Amino acid sequence: MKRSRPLKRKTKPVEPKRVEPDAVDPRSIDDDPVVQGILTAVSQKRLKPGAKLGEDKLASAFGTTRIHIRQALAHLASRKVVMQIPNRGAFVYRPSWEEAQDIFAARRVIEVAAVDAAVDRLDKSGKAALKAHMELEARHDRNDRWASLSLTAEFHILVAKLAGNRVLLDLSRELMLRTSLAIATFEQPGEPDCSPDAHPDIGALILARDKAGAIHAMRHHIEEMEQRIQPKEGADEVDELTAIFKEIGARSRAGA
Amino acid sequence: MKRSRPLKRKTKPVEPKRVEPDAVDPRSIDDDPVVQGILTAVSQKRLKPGAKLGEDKLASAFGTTRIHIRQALAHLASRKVVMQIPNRGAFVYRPSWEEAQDIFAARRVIEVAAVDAAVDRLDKSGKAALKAHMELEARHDRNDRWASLSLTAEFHILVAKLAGNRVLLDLSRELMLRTSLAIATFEQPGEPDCSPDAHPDIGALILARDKAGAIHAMRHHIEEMEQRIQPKEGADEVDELTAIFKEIGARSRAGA
DNA sequence: AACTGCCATACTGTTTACAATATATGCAGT
DNA sequence: ACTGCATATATTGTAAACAGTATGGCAGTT
Repeated sequence: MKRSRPLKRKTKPVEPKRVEPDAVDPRSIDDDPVVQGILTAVSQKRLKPGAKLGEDKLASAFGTTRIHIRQALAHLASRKVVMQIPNRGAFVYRPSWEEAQDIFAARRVIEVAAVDAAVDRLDKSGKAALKAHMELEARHDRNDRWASLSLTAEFHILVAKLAGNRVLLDLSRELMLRTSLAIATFEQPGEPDCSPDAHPDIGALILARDKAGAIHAMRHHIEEMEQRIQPKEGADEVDELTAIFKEIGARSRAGA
Repeated sequence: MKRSRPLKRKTKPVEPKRVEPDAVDPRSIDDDPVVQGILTAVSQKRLKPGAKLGEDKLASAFGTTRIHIRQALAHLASRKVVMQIPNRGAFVYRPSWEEAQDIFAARRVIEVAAVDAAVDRLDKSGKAALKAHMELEARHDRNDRWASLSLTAEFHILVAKLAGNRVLLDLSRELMLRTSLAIATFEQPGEPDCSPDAHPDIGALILARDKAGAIHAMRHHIEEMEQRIQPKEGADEVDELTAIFKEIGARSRAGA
């Protein structure tokens, strides 16, 4: 319903001001120390799903302002790493069981594609990097649980890097984080995210450029992770309650 | 800093407050009208890459406050739909040529997986929805360019929905947006995002549960989009300048 | 006439204070 | 002793004012 505008008013696509937004240091909020801190804390399971992230606490912990914290939390909420509830605050995201399964399925898709591309693009430096990492993982101190978690995560990151696609890499990172949250929510306590034996096999298959084998191994690896989690009925007590109430058919506002 | 409370000694909460963040209306910022408005404006190419998104302008346009606008822009920046440059403001994201290719590759991966799952999960209601949409697309008014863009986008969304994976659906949405930006940045002017003839074929193959054929058709469809864009040398003039300066090795802060 | 440097303006980013909401505590009542 | 209500506290959300930075125009100079 555009009104008649006989003048030369431009009601067509916006191109007022040919600005030049490029060539300026586009330092993203991803590099923010608060964001990175929370991200690594989550991936290392120092922060568990459902944990409250109070603004004042974080501000004093990081020695910064509340606004800064709010920006960081908003960013993490956009990435579904934290959940923001109006007037309640921010909490570490706790995926539902269905979402957890969807996350695993999506990660399978992404990482299989990453292996596919990685095998195709594998070159000298890629092989070197992969070998170096496998060496690290073989020698690492298994008692340092947090370093272990970082290392095993790094393997998947490295594979995504070898795929040579920055967008795919970012998606991998995102889904790994959310996978970590899914596992933390539904795991049997204490187990690592990755079964420790799978990475050498996958790495070897990639190095041998056995694409079908590497893809199969990666898919199996992720499926194995997925099978290690269970619905955990008591996880979200409140959801259970609402489920019960739904069964009964009771509503708080009876008149509505 | 808790004051001395010598009364009850339940001041030993090693577990930092077992809060219950669930069961509260988690209305995301995705539903925000500002976010949705900018999103649809971008997907319909009313907003072109590089367009400035001034905070005051948007605030008065949407009849809201600057704070609200800032939150929306921050969210869109997290999703790489807008680019925020310090002290300069927010602009519609303009991907580089390399990033555009990566986006297409990632979208291929996601949408092929969506087709795969959609064929597996196809049921009565899915078939009905697909047929209904194909009917719509067949009858739609090709003169209404904006409606056309929305409809063709809706086809891909529908396929992702049929896959039955919410995470995959969100990724599809995100990559479609960014694909739209990539096309808008590097297109020959005036062409639609999707070649109009491909959707009926893909839809028919899905309805026939011809998985291999549907996957092939979808992959081909996206590759065809990809081939329609070109590097556009003069796109980022400023980057060329910085490249020159990098060659020379000059830095603005010589003393540093 | 073109270029450089300066100044006015507009916009973004940050700080501050305040208001609204949820949570926790204490008290009264049954 | 437990339940329900009222108050108090803590935390989040919002508004307005302020400061810092980039942009555009103007004058002065070569």
